[in-house]
Amino acid sequence: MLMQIKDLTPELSRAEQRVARWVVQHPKQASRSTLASIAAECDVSEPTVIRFCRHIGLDGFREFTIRLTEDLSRPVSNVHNNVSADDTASDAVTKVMDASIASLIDMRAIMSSLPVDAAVAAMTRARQIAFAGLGASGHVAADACQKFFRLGTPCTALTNTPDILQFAGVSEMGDVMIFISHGGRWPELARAAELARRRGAIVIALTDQGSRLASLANIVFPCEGVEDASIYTPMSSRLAHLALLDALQVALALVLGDTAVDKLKKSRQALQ
Amino acid sequence: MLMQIKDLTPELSRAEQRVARWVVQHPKQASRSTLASIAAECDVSEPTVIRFCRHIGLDGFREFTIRLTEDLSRPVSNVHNNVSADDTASDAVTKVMDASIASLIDMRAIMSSLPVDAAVAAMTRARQIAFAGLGASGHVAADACQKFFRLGTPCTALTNTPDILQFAGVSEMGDVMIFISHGGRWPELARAAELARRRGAIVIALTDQGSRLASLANIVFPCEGVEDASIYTPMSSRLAHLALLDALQVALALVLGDTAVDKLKKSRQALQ
DNA sequence: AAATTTCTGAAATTTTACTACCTATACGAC
DNA sequence: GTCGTATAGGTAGTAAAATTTCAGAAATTT
Repeated sequence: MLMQIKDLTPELSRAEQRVARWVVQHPKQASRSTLASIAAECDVSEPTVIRFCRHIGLDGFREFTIRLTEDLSRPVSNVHNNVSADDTASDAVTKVMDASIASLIDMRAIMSSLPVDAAVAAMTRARQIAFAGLGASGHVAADACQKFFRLGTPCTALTNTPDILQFAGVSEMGDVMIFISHGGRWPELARAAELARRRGAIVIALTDQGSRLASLANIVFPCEGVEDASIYTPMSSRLAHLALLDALQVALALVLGDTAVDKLKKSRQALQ
Repeated sequence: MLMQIKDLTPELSRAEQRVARWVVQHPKQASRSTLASIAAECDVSEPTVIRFCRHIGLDGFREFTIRLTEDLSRPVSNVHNNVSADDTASDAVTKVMDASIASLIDMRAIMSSLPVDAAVAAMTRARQIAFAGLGASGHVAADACQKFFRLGTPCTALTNTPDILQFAGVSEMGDVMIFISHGGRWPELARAAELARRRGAIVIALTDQGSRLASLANIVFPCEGVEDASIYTPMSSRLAHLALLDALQVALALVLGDTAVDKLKKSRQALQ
């Protein structure tokens, strides 16, 4: 961001350049100042500061503050910013990576507020665990299943509607069903979740906080889709889901103790 | 900070607890919201939100915004050792997340040196694209397949040895085979790659640089296993593979132009 | 030198954060 | 029961900050 401001400086008007230079020289102070005080520092009018914010592609001063604050507390990503942006393909590639990284960082930040312990506790006692997901989330479910069954607990992956509904219909007390769905909008999933709960199974949902599915689950891991709702979106949230499930598996392995670790070792040896 | 809020929640009054819970559940949104909108979301008055800020030891709403924004974009302590048995569950969970983030950051750093353009060029002209992977990488392959076929090029996912070998055996000039394997050690994959190349297909490999598979491929995306070959399966490298394939898909979509984007939109609409 | 565009700040407006104050409920003493 | 006290929590008002409008100044072109 600071880099970007520096690059754009020559294209700004004189007064705005003063702002740009001051910001680059006092980034920390800039991030905590008010519009008026920055204007005073740079000896320009307040509208000029706003125009500066707009010219560097932001929405207003408010967003400027937020973005600058974010940038200053993110030591890594400043480093690579000087990739020459002439090549669109590689530009896009980095953007996608950035989005993925950002979504994981977001997830990491809220990790401590997630019901990890509750989920692990439920899974520790589980008679069996089923992972349910459709489409891209189906792959996540399959992946998770393959990871978890090595801990010794019976696991299934359910990746189509009939399977999911049937499983929910015959589920019992002691079963854990984990629903994965970034939107939480498939009515079939909600129905299955309801069914499973009525039969006494524990329902865990990796989905959007406000969705119907979330409201039906015993334990919810909210995974807000990050900002851009473009055509590509499910990508980053799927990564976040995977990472979360990785984390849960490790946590579960720790709680289960030696037995589980032993089983992991055995499953590994079987491959060689 | 979120942790701190969570700890302090019981000591707050009823209305303030509502605010606390909402903030913990929507940290990102909270960091970008105005006082009024948070009050509305939590169904409390504005002063209550301010009182909440004061109670958690901050100066006012302004500082709350800054602190939260900082917290959410702090990439974390880079001291992530491997998970050890005496970790608490939540320790382990954060460590796993850190490892995942680190591996993506690593990948992003070397992104510009990767043969993205070559791979995209090959795929642009492809008659069909096959994604081959075994075990966990099989899920990556399936996921990638589902993503790429929406661009309009015929795609298959091959997730077991016989399929992979057979496909390689009948592959033709103009076909692209993408092998995904974090170790690159399966001899069958190497055999398939050799076969495919002999028949004129283009072989792309996402695998370890020094492996036999890598040496047989036309285009290699080296994904050093950052992680130790511990008992946990290559979790983060799989994430890196996925992210890389995401990036490739976006790059390909850009090169293919409007048609591809149209197709993406159509596939999206078909779901609704 | 006139005309046009492009900056820039003063002032007005809106939005946002914060304060002062008031009310309803809970709880205890009498 | 009723009265007093405490306190959570809201209403309404205020100060301050962000944003918009507009008119004059500077620069550029013609």
